[in-house]
Amino acid sequence: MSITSSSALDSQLTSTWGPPGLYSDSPLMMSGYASRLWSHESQPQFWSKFQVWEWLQQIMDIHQIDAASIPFQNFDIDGHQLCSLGYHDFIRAAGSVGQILFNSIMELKSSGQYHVDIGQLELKPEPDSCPYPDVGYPPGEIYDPSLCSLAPDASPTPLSPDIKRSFSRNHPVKKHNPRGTHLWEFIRDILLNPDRNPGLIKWEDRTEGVFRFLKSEAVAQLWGKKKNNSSMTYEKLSRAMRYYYKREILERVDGRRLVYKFGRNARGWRETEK
DNA sequence: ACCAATTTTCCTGTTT
DNA sequence: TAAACAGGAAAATTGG
Repeated sequence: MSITSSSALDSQLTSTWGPPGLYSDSPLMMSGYASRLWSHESQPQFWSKFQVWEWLQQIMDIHQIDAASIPFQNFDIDGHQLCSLGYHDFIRAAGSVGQILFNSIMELKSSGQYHVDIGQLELKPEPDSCPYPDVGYPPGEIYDPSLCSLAPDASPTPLSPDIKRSFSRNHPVKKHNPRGTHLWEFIRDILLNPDRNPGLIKWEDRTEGVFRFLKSEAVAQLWGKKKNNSSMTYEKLSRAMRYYYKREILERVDGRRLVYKFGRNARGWRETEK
């Protein structure tokens, strides 16, 4: 089957995300880079301070953020302490970058496997093209107020020792993490980067987790690009979305076309993650 | 090489 | 009528 490469969609994607195939070689980058750094790692709650520091470096690297833009001394903590931090703690400690760090650590905690935001690794933007909605921020443009509506002042402040909270040790362990970034996470990350999301998906009800596809085929193309599958369509993407209902990653929203809602098993989309 | 999770692909039928 | 929605069935991918 051939993809629907209508000139409109094509030019939209091209002008917005850069030429097709731009990232086709990126997965290799990840297998070398990430696996070399992290192959022996297990779970973040058992990291040493040094490992936390390594993780920070890694994330900053991936997102091409100047390491000087966040106070590393705020993260002079071990993995257990790191895992006990909430969303606000990350925002306090690292400003808008805290969002990225929070997402990363949530990913690691829930997966039980060691894959640092593989999707974001894969989608390293070209310097002269617009970045993907779910990738790093260009240097000098790190602060994005819309990402931190709960932290109007995103300037990092030192963490007090009392930020440590009790952290349940009974995490659900997931055995499989086939592709690192799943479809629902991809969708979520687009929603979490409104400035890098040129009207592809929009929140309908932010607190309830209801959202709507505005450009369904464009999102499908983007998803396909990420998976190196140029024949992805909304038809097929939506089938995968429907499988999420049973797993309660998504809830049904009937009667409203292109509208979905995050379910109880979807993590990391809330403004305030408990 | 096998296993399992997660899509991807295809399809038929229904709804908006 | 076109675009979405619904799911069943089966193939394909991929990390373990």
